[in-house]
Amino acid sequence: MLSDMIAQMIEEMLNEGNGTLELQRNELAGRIGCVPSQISYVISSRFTPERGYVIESRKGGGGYIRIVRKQMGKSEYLMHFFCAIGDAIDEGEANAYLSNLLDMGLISDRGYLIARASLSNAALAPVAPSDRSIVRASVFKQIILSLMSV
Amino acid sequence: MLSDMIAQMIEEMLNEGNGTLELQRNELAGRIGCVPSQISYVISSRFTPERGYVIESRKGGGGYIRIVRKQMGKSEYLMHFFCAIGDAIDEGEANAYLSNLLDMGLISDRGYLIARASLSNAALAPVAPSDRSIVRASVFKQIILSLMSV
DNA sequence: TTTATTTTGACTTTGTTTGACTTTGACTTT
DNA sequence: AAAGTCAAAGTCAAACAAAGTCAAAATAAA
Repeated sequence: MLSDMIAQMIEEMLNEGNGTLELQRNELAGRIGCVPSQISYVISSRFTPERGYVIESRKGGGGYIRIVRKQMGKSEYLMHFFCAIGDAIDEGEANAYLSNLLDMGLISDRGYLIARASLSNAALAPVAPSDRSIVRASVFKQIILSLMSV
Repeated sequence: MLSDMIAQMIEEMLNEGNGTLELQRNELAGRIGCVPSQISYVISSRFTPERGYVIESRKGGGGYIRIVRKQMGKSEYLMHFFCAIGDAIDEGEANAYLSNLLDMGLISDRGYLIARASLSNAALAPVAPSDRSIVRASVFKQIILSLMSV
């Protein structure tokens, strides 16, 4: 469905922009190939304040629509972890980081277990031991990114 | 009897979809050659929560009816997935499995995102492409095991 | 024959798409 | 500065597209 695709597009752009996005209604509509008011519809039906979005806009020449996903503060922490991981990390250190994430409530109990399983030596058994830390870091970073978009 | 045939049809479609199914009422009615409300009747008389089905729907353009069967015990189901994974699985198939897990409530929204991130090609970028499916299968199995202990 | 289940279709409600028309703001001209 | 121009975004209602409801009629079961 058109609306859902547009919503997904916006969501992706939001992710790229770390939770903020400034778009031009007509321009986006043109790219998608729909009428401009369709964009308005999607925003008003899905990116509502109740769902944690703030929208702000301006008419006239050079106008825009800005969408901001609220619920932040967390992302700073996550960014910190993301950087701290570096490009290699062993299982013990990864578990320590995960405990921190759990303590801070940035990940649920179940999420913790899933992540821990994903990062375990057991999960990465098919990878040559010398490469595991590198793969683990990559997986971990991807997990952190996934936590940001919730 | 019509209702029974429709029910059987739905059952088969459910099997094909690993216990989940999304259908369009009018479309299915058209294929069968009955009035749309017949579909509603079958669903409400046979695919009830008491019998272990969860239904969810949406009206309007692009509407749908989703039916999820959740009879098998969780661990049974998880075991099924565990076996289905085999020793190699590509990203697309893994995502399909994850969607099923999500639909069946065996994994939370957040857990889904974490798992999806862990299994992505992006996460496994450091692994040689030819080995990724193997590593992915290993990670995925570990995740499933982690789901059992909750 | 009574009672329960199934079948049908008219009508309702919800969600989406489109387009005409309105409002606003930046920039240009007088 | 005031007025005019033009490029946005906003609004709103009509046309569509699905699914939901409900009760009457038909059929099956007891």
